[in-house]
Amino acid sequence: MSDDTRSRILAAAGAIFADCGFEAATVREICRAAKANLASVNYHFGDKETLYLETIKLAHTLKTQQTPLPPWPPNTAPEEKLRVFVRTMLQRMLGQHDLCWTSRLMTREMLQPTLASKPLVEEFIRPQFDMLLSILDEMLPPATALHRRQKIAFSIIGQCLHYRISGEFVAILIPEDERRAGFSIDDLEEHIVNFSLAALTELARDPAHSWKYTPHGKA
Amino acid sequence: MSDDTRSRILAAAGAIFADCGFEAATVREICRAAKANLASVNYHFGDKETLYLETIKLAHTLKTQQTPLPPWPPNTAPEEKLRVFVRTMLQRMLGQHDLCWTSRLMTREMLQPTLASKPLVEEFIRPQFDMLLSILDEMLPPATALHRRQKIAFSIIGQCLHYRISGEFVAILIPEDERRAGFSIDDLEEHIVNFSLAALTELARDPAHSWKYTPHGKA
DNA sequence: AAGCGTATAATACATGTGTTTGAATCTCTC
DNA sequence: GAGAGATTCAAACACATGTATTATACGCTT
Repeated sequence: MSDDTRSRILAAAGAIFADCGFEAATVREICRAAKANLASVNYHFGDKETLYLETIKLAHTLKTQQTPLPPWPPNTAPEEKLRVFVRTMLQRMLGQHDLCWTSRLMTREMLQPTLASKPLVEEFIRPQFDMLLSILDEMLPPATALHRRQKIAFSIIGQCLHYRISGEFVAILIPEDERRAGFSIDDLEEHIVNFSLAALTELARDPAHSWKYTPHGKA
Repeated sequence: MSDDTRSRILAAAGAIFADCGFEAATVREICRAAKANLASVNYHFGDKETLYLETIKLAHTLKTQQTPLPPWPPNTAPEEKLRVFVRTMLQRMLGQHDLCWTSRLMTREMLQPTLASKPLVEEFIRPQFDMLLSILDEMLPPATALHRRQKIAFSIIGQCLHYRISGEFVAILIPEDERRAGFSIDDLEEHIVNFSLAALTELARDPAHSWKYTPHGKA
């Protein structure tokens, strides 16, 4: 039963921290939501801050075990891998409403990094990022500079992330009926993969960029 | 001089609200930063919340007048318009360190919408969004469905926004020397425009998508 | 059944918060 | 220059929060 209230507190804290942020969330609210006594957070975790860190660790764990890096069959086409990657990312961020506090929590960490950010990136984000890079490797000319591959990776990640971060703004910009019609997770997956593969195809076809783009309007 | 402290408070509040969020920011800290008395916030604004709303309005105003929708010469190529659009967006979000609290504030509103979000979107975001849509209109097959154009617009916006939102994570992922070498605003502008134009070119060249992508892995 | 360690509960305390107050100071008009 | 209104200031208030303390109930060994 000790473990019971402990994990109840963790779950409640996850959702509330994700909603309100560390400072705005109150121990009292968390305990009320967890149906636990006010003192239990102090008993089980010492103080509010280590409860927060513990919550982030949990988000970590849940995320990785809930959607592990999928092991592809040996000869999977990189296009297919990219599709699965995008799908997984969107699913993690927009699907699973009961567990989506994990991504909201990570989003908060992005915006306002705490001490937990660095290990979070190293243990959870970087493997994903490297995997995306390796997928791109298979589709790009072998001599493509590292920083180019990184920026392409960020372009793909940014497209996915946008619907988590700016979801509320999207909801205001696009009327609901239209949103239901063309902005389901499947729709977004199709679009992002289409868009990104189109870009990669064209970049591979014409690495010199026929429209001769140059930075400062002197084109 | 009344107006002086009033605007000093507004400026300080903007930066601090952007850094800490509404709840975590304290009136005392704001007044200390503004070199104003603690009571002045209440005298000039009534309470903390209307100070916050006033701050958002100011962010609004500053942003629109600082980088107004640029009026293109009549026959500007859409590619060039897109370039300027992306550049403006990046510049607003990453450049101008003294005024970048405005975009951080808006980012916060995205993540945790308040009552101010809706007017913010309608008055400030939607015009930009519509302008981007009209630029895309010039480059896409005329029959392109609205929701496709919207998603393409979000793909471009998402790429730009990513460096504001996840900037800290990018900073951890990419070692500093590499970051300096390939992730300046100019570099990002070039990449995002390249990537997006490549996608648009390929989508226009082959609207049926030669790699025959279909959503559920049955390709 | 007694005693012990553990988990929970209710309460108390110190601190920091937004807000208010009333006097002091400044600014401008007459 | 005097007075009235506007503005600033230091201090205080009421309240909510994180944390600590104490007491009680439970499960387990002996």
